[in-house]
Order: sequence, then structure tokens, then C-alpha cells
Amino acid sequence: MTVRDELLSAAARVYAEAGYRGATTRRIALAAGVNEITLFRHFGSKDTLLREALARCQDPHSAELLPETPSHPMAELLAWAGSHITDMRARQALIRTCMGEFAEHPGLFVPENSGPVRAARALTQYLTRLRQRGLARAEFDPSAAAALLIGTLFADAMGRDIMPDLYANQPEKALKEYIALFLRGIGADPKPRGAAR
Amino acid sequence: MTVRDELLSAAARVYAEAGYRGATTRRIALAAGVNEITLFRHFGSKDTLLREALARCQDPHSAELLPETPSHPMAELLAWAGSHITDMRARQALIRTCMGEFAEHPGLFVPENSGPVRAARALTQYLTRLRQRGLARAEFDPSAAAALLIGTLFADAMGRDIMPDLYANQPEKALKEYIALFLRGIGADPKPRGAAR
DNA sequence: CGTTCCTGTAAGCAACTACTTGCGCACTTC
DNA sequence: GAAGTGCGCAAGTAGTTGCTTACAGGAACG
Repeated sequence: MTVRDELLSAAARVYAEAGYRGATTRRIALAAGVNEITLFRHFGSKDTLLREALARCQDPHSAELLPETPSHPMAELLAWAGSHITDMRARQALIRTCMGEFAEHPGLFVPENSGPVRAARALTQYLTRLRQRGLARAEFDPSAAAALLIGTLFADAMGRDIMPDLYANQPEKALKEYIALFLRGIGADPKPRGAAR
Repeated sequence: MTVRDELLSAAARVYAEAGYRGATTRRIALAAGVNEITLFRHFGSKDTLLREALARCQDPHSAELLPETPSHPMAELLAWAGSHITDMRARQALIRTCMGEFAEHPGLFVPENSGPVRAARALTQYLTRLRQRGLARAEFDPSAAAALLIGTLFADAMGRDIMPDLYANQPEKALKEYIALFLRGIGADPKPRGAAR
């Protein structure tokens, strides 16, 4: 790993746990194991470094994909939502900090490409197909339903450790409950009668 | 309003939009319209002031209450969730900042008394009664269902302005959709057949 | 009138911030 | 062997931070 990459990853790490003001150039340089002057030689300013570091954090998403054509909603949604919520939990600190500082530093975080927004797009599409294929009620609004499920997963991932009272169930059990309630809500019976084909 | 109250409210305001590090004593004093020295005379330190200011922000909750005995779930939940989400939107900046800085300053924010946790407790109770009275399916888990609905409302209140793509519907329409999906999910038919009594 | 309480003003403290300049050392490339 | 490149080290800039000390004015109350 080059010094440059070391600095970028350290910047993201320190920013996630200390915020913009707390991510001082000294602290970032220390975390990267390089001299503070080297930081300025590579990026010129703290702002440039953080901008680049956070931009790099947004792309990689090895999350599970929803199938083009739905067939077993329960299994498909469980796997997808599970990988999605796991991903969010891993980025929890960064996401929380970005949210908290969005009003003050809007440019650092690009909501359009964020995990939740992309997930919601994929889910809306999936739900629309589900409806088209008659696997769900016709009356519900896919985008509102997507917002409901994504919001539930997001809040769980962000709030479970802070508010244990609110999240009494184990993570996996909670996820199953969410999906079951959700599928019932959109009129896709969680218990398939006989194998579809 | 006494100088002391002026300082407390200014502290909460400045903290909400600038965070702990950004809420400098000079800035708070300026916002309160008093001298910076007066701040120290009253509270001794920045930390004491912020702690007191944020503690005061947590109590007041004039939110609508859920009825002791459920009778019209759709109407009752709509009114309750509406007032709850409105309240959260009003405190959006403060909540976001608290969340973002919770890891760094845990003492400033007491999750047990926070709006969402109290709301979840009330909702869990309401749902349990709903089930007991046979107004909903017997198989769902009230606490998981409460986490689902609260999470949905929380994410909507926090994310709607940041991620307009995710929240395509108007706030009120979205809320109706959420509640309808939710009631279907727990097996409480959103369309009551004939007036209950 | 005198005392006490609350507030403002002036000045300053040490510590930390982002960022700069200048020098030297080790390595690679020609 | 010369030239460049990438990095660390020492020192220092001006500005901001939380917080302090010393002094003065004005209002309330005895």
C-alpha cells in the first residue's frame, strides 16, 4: 500500500470516528504512520484529502443482488436484506458521522450514490416485477414499500447498539420478522403453498 | 427569559448545527447575546453547559398518545405516527448531530429517554393489546413490529431531505402507505368492514 | 447611603489548529 | 557519478480554542 493510499484510508477512518473538525491533519498523519508534512505534499489541504477519501468510500458495494425475475420472495429478500444490513452495520460509524455533518459539509457526501438510495432503487424495481407477476397485491406503492423496508433496515443498523431497548430481538430473528411483516404487508404470503414453478 | 435560559437554549441550537467541537463558547455566547465570560460564570465549563442544555431538550414531548384500548387502528396509528414523525422532523438537526457524535460523547445523549425509544415502548404495548383483543393476527412479534414502524418513521424523518430519490411520495401520502402496509403486515385489515363498537 | 449581586470590558494565558519553509537522507534512474 | 524523487525532521507562521484574572458599572435591597 502506497503512502497515498495509507493516508486516504486513515483519513476515512479518523473522520468516521471524530468528524471533520476532529479529523486533524496531525491525527490522520499519525494514523497513517507518515509525517504530517507528507500529507500536505500529497493533497495540499485537509479538505482535499477528506473529500478524496470519502469519495473512495462510496463506490465499493459487493452486496448481494436481487434477481431479475422474482420467484421466491421470502428467500430472495432475506438474503438481500441480510447482506445489505450487514454492510450498513460495517459502515455504521462513517454513515452516522456523514449524517451528522451533512448540513455543515454537504459536499463530502453524495446521497445519490449512497447505499440506501441504490438499495431502494433495486428494491423498488424488484417489487414492481413482483406485482406484475401477480406475486403480490396490486394496490400497494412499490416506492413507499421500498422506503419502508430500507428505512427499517437502516434504523436497525444505526440504532441497535445505541438503543438496545428498541431492538430486543436478536439481529437475525428481527430480520426474519421484518421480512415476514413486509411480505404480508404487500400481500405476498410469506408461506408459499407448494413449490412455485 | 433569564440569561441562564438564554445560554442553555443557544447552546442547544449551536450544538445542533455545529456539533460539540463546533459549538465554541464564543459562538454560543454570541448566539445567546451575552458575554463569553458570563457563560463561564454560570456553568464553569463548556462541557457542563452542553450537558445541561441537551438534557433539557430531551424531556418535552407533547406528542399524541395512543389510546389505552385500541378500537380503530388505522385512525389511531395515523394520528399518533403523524405527530411523532412531525416531532422528529422538528428536531432533525439535533438528532442527527447526537447520533453522529454518540460514539465520541456518549454522556451527552441518554438513549433510554429518547423519543424513538419511548415511542417504541408505547407502540409495543398498543400492539400487544391489539393482538389480545383479536384485532390482529396472533403470530406476529409486537416488539419487532414496533421496531419496524418506528424505524421507518425515523429514517423518513432523518433522510427525506437528504435523499429525495428514496422518498418520492409526499410526506402525508407516504405516511398513509406506511401505516396501511404495516397494518396489513400484522394482520389488522386497514379497511374496517362496518363501524366497530 | 452602603452592600451585594449580576453583568460587561480589557487583556491574556497555554494549547492546538492548518499550513509553510528549508534542509538532509535514502533510493531509483540514467 | 549525477540528477531526480519521495520522504522525514526542525522550526515557525497566524489564527482559534477553552478558560482566567482584574476592574468597573448598574440595579436591587437593607
